[in-house]
Amino acid sequence: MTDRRARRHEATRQEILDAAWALARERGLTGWSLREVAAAVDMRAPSLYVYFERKDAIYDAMFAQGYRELLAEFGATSTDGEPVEVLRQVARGFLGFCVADPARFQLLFLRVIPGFAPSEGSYALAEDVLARLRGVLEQAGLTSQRAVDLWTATFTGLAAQQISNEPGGDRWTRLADEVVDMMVAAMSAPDGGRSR
Amino acid sequence: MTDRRARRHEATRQEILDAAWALARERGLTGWSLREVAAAVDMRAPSLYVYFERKDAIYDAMFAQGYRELLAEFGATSTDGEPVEVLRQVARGFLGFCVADPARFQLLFLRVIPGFAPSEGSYALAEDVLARLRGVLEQAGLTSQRAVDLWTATFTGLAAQQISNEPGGDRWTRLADEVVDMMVAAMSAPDGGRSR
DNA sequence: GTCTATAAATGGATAGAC
DNA sequence: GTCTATCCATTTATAGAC
Repeated sequence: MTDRRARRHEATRQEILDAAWALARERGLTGWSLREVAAAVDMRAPSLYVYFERKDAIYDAMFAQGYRELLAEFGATSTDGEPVEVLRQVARGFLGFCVADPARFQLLFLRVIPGFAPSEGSYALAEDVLARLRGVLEQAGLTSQRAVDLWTATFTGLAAQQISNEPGGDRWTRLADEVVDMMVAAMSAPDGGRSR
Repeated sequence: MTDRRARRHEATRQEILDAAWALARERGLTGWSLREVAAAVDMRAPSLYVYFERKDAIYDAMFAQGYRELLAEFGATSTDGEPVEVLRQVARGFLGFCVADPARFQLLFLRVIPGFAPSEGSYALAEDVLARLRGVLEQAGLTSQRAVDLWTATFTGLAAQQISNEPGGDRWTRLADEVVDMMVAAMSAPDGGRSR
């Protein structure tokens, strides 16, 4: 009984989140109101407070969901085969994930919402993703902190340019393989690329 | 007379812009209202409409000013000396420009304000900067479109990571020289790096 | 859990006197 | 050019009935 109710509660929560995502995709990450979300799920705004304490709590749940999706995207990528080829797969997968949903990209990787910061629990998911990335990079000999930092900067940068300047295109995302090779060549030396 | 008045008008316009910048830096690019800007210059909100037709017109003027400042930053960078050293200077200068004002960075390089797009005239300034960058890169043998695209993506990416994850630090910006060398090594071949 | 009603604040923008 | 007054819409959030 209570269990059944809890499941129903969770389902409604997810419906609300889905509606918020849809609006964020249509009008921009910050371009929607609680009234609109409520209307989209056939409710009035005050009812949302049964499921989320504040508007920021919706952003926080979206943040967490986004990183769970990214972790899933990671899981769907084969980690067998030549390490460099795995890296190429990871890079392509990541860029596809980013351009598929610009609003999600902004929420996860840019600090765009005035006053919003993810909760500790949600932020932990972001760190899980980073840990996972670190593992893959290590397999290909990219072990230094610098290599990891450069990786995240480069691929979020490619995604940002693609989204900002040519949404729907591939002028930046198609550089993925090339960039992977370049980074491996430069940073996988025994000294992590320091010698150059 | 009319000339004097026009100069005064322009000066007030700039005061308003300065106030808007200050608020954007304090509370985020979108975290301020016309009332607040007006108060900062000792006016009431309606008076602002003498100087700007809409709030978006203020954003547009800020966008244009930002790119003019970036062009000036370019001008302050020596273009003498070894081409690769020039590139390093340009890269460091660009990253310094970005992290010095995160709100400006968001306005110029990310699409963050729902509904706002720069006017034709303002956008032309952005293209001036890009043309200037293209020139510098060419001097160092980076002539392909791919090299230019990778450059912009990489350095806006480094800036974004620095600003989002470690504001005030240099964990990402200090990678500048290393990244320049890597890009030159990879993309300055006669075929623009295609051979790898 | 959902609603109506409403608080309480804030927003961009306009009218019209001075 | 600047103001007061105000419109009108919108926002997040709460109180309390059902």
